[in-house]
Amino acid sequence: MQQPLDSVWTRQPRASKSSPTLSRGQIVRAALELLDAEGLDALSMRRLGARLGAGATSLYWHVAHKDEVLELVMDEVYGEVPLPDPETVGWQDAAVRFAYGLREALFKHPWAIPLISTRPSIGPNAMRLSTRMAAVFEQAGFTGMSLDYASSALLSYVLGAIAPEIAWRTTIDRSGLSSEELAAAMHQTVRQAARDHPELLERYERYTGHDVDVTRAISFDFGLTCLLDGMKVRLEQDAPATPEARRTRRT
Amino acid sequence: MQQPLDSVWTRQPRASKSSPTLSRGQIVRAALELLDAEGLDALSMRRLGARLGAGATSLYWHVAHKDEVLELVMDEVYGEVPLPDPETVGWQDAAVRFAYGLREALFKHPWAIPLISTRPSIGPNAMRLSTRMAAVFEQAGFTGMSLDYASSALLSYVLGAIAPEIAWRTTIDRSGLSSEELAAAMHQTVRQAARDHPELLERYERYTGHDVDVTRAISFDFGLTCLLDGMKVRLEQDAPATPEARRTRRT
DNA sequence: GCCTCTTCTCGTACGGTGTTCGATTTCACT
DNA sequence: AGTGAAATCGAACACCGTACGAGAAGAGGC
Repeated sequence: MQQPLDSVWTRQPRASKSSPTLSRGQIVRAALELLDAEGLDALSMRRLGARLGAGATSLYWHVAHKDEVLELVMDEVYGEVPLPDPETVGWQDAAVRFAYGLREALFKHPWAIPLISTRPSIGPNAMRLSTRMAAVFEQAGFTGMSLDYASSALLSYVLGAIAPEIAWRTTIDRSGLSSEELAAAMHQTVRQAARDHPELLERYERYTGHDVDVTRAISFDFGLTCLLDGMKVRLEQDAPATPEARRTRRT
Repeated sequence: MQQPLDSVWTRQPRASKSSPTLSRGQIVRAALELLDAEGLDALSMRRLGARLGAGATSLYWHVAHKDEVLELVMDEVYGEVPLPDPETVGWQDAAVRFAYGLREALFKHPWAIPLISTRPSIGPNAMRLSTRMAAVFEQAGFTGMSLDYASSALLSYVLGAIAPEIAWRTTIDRSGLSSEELAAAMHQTVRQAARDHPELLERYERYTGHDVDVTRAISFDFGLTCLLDGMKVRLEQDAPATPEARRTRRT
């Protein structure tokens, strides 16, 4: 038999006889603040310790590596996503709300995106989110493996859609320019970079004048609708004959 | 007017009177090898220089920051994605091939995923890829902004779907265990982590026995089909009446 | 051949990083 | 008050990205 991998989630959070000055909760809260305020690169153990009025190495009593801090903080982000109840709003509405909720949470914590592709999300909040999504798609009429397929398809789309948005947003922040200033500067940069692709430039110019954030939201919604519509197609294919069968399949 | 942002792509690649020992091309090639062999953390300017038989700081003549190296290497990955021609295979087939091509390229270079969400992809290969995808969806019958929406929806799904796969794969590699060993170990870990979510555990157990890679591929295909089916729905909604109108719209 | 100017390489150094380890403090409980 | 565990901390190690200025290498004119 194999011993379980040790992970933040399988190990107990260090006794907590009392909470003298440090604790897991305080650490993740401080880390979250630091990350939100100054981004991923700003999070160092020394700075994190300083923010808690503690030495850098004191953290290592409560946490094994820096990675564990990140894992804990990541799960905190998942915890911020509101979980709609498919029973009351219907599965499609629930899926849409869920997608937008995740999008919003990740916008609030842009540093989280690169972390997702680095370590698997198996914290309690991620799991809660996962089971709730399965419930949504069960309500829709999916069964067996398709439950997972549908869940992860939705999750995949949302994550993938947000990644480039975050990329732009962080380069904006790093450049120190305002959104409009950068739009102007970018106009020239893209013009130059795309000199071999005139039709791409043409498409790009179509964007100018529109509010970037609005355009992105529309784009997000477009893909989301497509994905859900495709799922509906799938459901109808699998159970085309009796529409009330789907309603009673639940349980 | 705004001056263009300076970026690797707008700046010329340093004279190249002759190529004494270093050049951009050699640097990106060496970086790619290093990244593929040992991962993102292994790429340091010192090690990269050493691999080229050069000092670490010599690189800074050809490249402004480490970030530029990463940007160049990222575009190299985009360059590996085969670009299907929608004229010959049809838009759906082209989209599917494209998706699988990107998936494969990213599997070969797992370190690339976290980079995507950090810096926008505006290298020449990324642009070539982007215009080709627009062509695919133009062939499908999309017009105007929907061209971009559809393109980025597909791209988003692929990226988002791959991210968690990479996450698992890299933790497997880091752990040093084989895929089966880790499956066994993970079984226990998940069992413990999911103790509050028995139905999730039940779903997880359904996986055991199946080949993980196959399951992932099926899952990937599921979402991809849903997305494309949803796009078809969209196309039919926008031009429901005359099916030959769609065929002639192209040009 | 020699000089000069540009192109390119490199050693050194600075301030920062994650983490180890042993000494030290703090604290609850007898 | 004393003791043992829990928690904190300082110093140190190896490594990182990069600024800077000294130097090597090569081309072109004389």
